[in-house]
Amino acid sequence: MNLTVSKQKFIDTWGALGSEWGINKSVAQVQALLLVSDDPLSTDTIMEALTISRGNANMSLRQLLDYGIIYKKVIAGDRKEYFVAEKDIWKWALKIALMRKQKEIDPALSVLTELEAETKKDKSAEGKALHQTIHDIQTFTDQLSTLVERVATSTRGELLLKLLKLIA
Amino acid sequence: MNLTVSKQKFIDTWGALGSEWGINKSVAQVQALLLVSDDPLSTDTIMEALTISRGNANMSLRQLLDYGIIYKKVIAGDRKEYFVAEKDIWKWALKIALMRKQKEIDPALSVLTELEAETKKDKSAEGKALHQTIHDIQTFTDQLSTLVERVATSTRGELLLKLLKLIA
DNA sequence: TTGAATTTTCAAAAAATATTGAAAATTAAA
DNA sequence: TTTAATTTTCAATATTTTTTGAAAATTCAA
Repeated sequence: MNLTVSKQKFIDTWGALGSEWGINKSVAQVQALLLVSDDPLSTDTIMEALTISRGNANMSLRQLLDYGIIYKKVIAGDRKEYFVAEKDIWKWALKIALMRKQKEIDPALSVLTELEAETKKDKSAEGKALHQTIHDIQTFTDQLSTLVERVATSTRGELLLKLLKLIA
Repeated sequence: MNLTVSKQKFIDTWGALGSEWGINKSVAQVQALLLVSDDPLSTDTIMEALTISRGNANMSLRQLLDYGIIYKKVIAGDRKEYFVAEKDIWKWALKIALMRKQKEIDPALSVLTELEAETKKDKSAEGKALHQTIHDIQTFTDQLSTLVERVATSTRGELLLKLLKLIA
């Protein structure tokens, strides 16, 4: 299997995995393409390599820049923008985890916390049961959220390494 | 806020959170409804409570049964099927994690492992760089997969508790 | 400034995903 | 058996999400 075929297979696999976990396929594929590219790529090169439109390429790149997992690279004497991927998997995996926690988990957690408080008062059997259920889920979610936060903000997944060793 | 409103808010929050993480909204809502219901519910009750079709209710229930996070409950003298949710959050959270790992991560991991092996031979600079990138991602994914596996198959998230304490 | 190169925006189209609802299949009481 | 209740299936429909592509905006060299 040659490089081109391997790269394509990697890009496809990464795109499919992203899709299943709520990351846009194009976004995942652009990241994958940059990950397996040694040199910085321009929007045009990316469009051509993945056969996606300019709009799609642009939006995917902006999102990855937003996440902080790719960087702009200026090439002297060229007006085009070029992009490179952060190659340290720990760095970008933790950034994505933290970003999704903040954007998706935290808002849900705040509703759960609110519901936990609101259901506390009810002293009927049904009310107590509801409160218990919401309390359990709120606590669990909160613990997971804290775990992600702590791991992501510790230097270079140092904590995650400890965890993996603990488990191994 | 009364019970009905709290329950509805919980169901909506849970449905939205599920959607963002690749779990069908109806499936998440049916689980949420059963979680906040004290008594077993029939398909008809679920359809009415969530205003979803019979087909949707049926498919969502089958999927939750498949995951092993809800159970059938026979009510004496009634031909209808009734359903109750597993209320132990550790149990069902770990089951979902394990199921998604097996269905989504493991197939991707096997492609990554295959690519890792295939790119090992190439001795060009570009080939070496590609191999390194794929190697890193394969290793990382494999470790995460192992982590989920170990935690999920240990008794009642005992390991996860250790982790949380380690972090706290 | 001007204007060509480049990037961004976003309404419209396409694709993917979820939901419906009614017919078919199954179940079990009479 | 028969038949009514219940569950399952799945083609058709609706909804959501993604992608396109061309116009508008921006950038910057001349």
